[in-house]
Amino acid sequence: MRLTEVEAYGGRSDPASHAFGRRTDRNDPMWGPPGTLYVYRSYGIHWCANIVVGPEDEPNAVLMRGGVVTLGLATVHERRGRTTHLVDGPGKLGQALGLTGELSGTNTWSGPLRLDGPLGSVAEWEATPRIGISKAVDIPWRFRVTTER
DNA sequence: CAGGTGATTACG
DNA sequence: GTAATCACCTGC
Repeated sequence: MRLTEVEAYGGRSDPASHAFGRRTDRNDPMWGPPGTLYVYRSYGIHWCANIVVGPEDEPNAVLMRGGVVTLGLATVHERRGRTTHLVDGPGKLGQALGLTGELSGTNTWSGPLRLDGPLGSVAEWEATPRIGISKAVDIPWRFRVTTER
């Protein structure tokens, strides 16, 4: 899969971040080294995944919000139980990847879920406010590729 | 467009 | 212990 939509969550100074304020059992992976996966359960049903990006011991992460499926389309169809709207939202993306809580804290270079493959360059993108949050709504830290969907 | 869903966190 | 919150999805 190629990611086309992400959101940044900037650690303790960002009121919308899960790492704002307190370090807990759930958000502990956000303090890990870059590449660490932080998986959480949203609204009791959806698995959503972040990738830690900042230096170790600083909770910065990027939420994967959307993408285009480039590999294993049949598997995604099966896991999602539909053939449309496959990965256009964090929970759907999580289901498409087969996320479980076991993956939280694993590393995306060496763990069971990997982010390898070349980093493509992006021609056109835009920054907009983040979706579905109630704090720091004015910070435009949602990044979306505008040339493909 | 509206309703459901349950883990996680805060509070007493 | 209980209650409020929540980075959402699906079917109408």
